[in-house]
Amino acid sequence: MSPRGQAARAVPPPTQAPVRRPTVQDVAREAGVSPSTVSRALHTRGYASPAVRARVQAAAERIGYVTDHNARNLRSRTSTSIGVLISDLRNPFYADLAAGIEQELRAGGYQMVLVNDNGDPAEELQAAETLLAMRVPGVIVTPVTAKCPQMLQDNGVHVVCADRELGRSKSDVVLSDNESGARELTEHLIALGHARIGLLIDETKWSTGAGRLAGFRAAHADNDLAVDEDLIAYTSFDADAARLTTRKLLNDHEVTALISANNVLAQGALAELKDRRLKIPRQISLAAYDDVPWMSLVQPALTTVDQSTVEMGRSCARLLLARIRGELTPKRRLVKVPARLVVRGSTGPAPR
Amino acid sequence: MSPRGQAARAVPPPTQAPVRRPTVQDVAREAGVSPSTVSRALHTRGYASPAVRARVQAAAERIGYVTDHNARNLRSRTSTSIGVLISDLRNPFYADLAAGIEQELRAGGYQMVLVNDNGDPAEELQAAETLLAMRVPGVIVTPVTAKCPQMLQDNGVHVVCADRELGRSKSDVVLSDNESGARELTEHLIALGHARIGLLIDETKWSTGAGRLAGFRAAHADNDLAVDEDLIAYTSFDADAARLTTRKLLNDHEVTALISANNVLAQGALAELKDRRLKIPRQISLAAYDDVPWMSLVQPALTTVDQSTVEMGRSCARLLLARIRGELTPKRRLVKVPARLVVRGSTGPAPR
DNA sequence: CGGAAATGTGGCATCGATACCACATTCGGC
DNA sequence: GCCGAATGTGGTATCGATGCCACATTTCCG
Repeated sequence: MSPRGQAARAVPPPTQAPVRRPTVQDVAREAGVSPSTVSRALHTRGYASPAVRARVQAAAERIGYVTDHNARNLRSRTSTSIGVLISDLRNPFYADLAAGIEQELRAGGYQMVLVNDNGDPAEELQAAETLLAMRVPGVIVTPVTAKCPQMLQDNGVHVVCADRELGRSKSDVVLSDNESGARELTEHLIALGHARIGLLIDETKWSTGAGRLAGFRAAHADNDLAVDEDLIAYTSFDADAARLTTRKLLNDHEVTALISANNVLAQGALAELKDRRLKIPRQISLAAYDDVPWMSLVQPALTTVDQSTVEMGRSCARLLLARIRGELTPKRRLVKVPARLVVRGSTGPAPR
Repeated sequence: MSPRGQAARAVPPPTQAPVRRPTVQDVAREAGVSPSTVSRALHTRGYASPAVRARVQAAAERIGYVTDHNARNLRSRTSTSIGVLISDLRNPFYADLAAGIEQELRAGGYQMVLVNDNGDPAEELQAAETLLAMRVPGVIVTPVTAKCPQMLQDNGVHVVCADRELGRSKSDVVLSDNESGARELTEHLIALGHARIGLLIDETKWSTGAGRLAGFRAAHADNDLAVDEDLIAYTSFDADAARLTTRKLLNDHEVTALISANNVLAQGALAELKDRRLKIPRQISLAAYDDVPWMSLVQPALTTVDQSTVEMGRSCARLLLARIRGELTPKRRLVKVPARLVVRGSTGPAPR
């Protein structure tokens, strides 16, 4: 407010009034007890008589006391902030995941520090370092590199990997049941008479793509159909690329149905089919893994596998909190969230 | 759970190895200087010779030192965490907003603590209290209640309101240029010969809805068209409700075009039009404020007003950081982010 | 009814980094 | 060659809450 100190300080004046916030001391004085007692009365369970507790709480309320998390964290060497590292918040998959995580964390009294790493290993690692600096007790990450979860764990931070697994990490992990989901989806098409099914996929090194591919193969095997390897079209994680890849696939091969391995690729595939004025599902069926809202808004609505993304997020958070609270045995946990086939208008009988 | 007593600690053993992290002291020893010097060499500008600075940084690197933000924050009475309070991460509008905010914050060396308040005043207020406890220097909020920004400011926290303004708050605010955007959109329809345009809108008390409604009216006025008040259909912020409201509107009145005030309402409107098998835009034109991805995927693609949501997020963050750094005059800032009309296939000439 | 156990509260040191001041050195100018 | 300024570094107190121990008081039981 007024220039503090007697000599005119050259520092740009604080825009905001400093606002002295009440401390434990102030509450103690107000309630007529010691600071220790205040601390116990407000937070620690037990160790304070109901009378005192009530008095302290009233006093705290009265003077508007709010615990300083920084001080608390420093002293108790923990924090109630949880790091969440995802690739792209603008992708509804990640947004849903984050929403689920946040909901559960908040319910447990934790805060979510959200970082977008844009799928870039360098940004991911730097974010991890920041989280280390914040002394977060745990991190939920959709990993880009195995190095990141590794580094966090080496520093005593609990890690839950979401959606995918890189190599065999030592961290807990929550996955969609990719194999079953993809198999179910593929079988749905096979049952409709499709024998030449294209698969548009971006990666198969992570558990996610690998699982979906495995499910695709398994469905074929179960039905005594050979997989034509040429119909598995590898592309990059990008709608435009997916569109071009789809174009090439359709130019070079006959397919009666097309599966895209995720919501982004589906955009590209759909764009190409529309561009070709192909009647869906009369001339070609289209289906996608990972149900997102637009898929039920387009005409015809897309048949998809709903991987319960929000629930997946909740699972991640529940698992992490249980770990932090020490409620789990040291053994690594793997949670598979069931995937559900949602049949809509975009899939139909194979053209004769 | 178990009777807490001193005998036989019932507390589950810590799952994680404690992991002693190096402190400033350790770095000091390693580099052969004092802790004070380490602190200055690593963070404060000036006050350390290049030689020492290099030596200290090398030492820090070598032993894997990471500053403890809690300690730093406590001592320096600040924090590099910024609170972000939004209504619904699953709505692409908020997700984009958050993505823009996060990007800019991270670039400035800040972290984003994201809280979903679900549009609930109680949750919002509680979240604000948590942020107070974290001693965040600033908060970006899409306010539900004026009380929340108020309370934060009273406690010396800088606040930027995003997307809307409640009453005349004292906080900085970043808005879409709702009036211009809505006017442009409406004029586009009028130019196509539409004279009976329906407006589907959820609220007009906040600046957002009020602005869009004002733009709608202004466009009519500019073209010497009277607004038929019956064509302004008030609904609630919910796709299903919007659908029912649309149904009622179409049952009761003739309209040749329909504008929905945001992306959620657009879903309901579109669903109803499809249900009625109305040819868009031949029989009725449809347009929406707030362009989100699905709007260009549906057939026909929707004419919209793109409010540059990501950029809006970035603006919020830039404004807040400038405020925190004391670079701004005390005067309250209002930033209007331009809105851009995007004409697609869903709007066409008015039927005969 | 006495002593041991249980119970509740206060005192004090501490978490780790940094603000601030004191001081040692170097440097420049006359 | 001397003195005052400039520069860089070390020492120490401190931010605010809490863990731990000591101790006063009450309760319990033989």
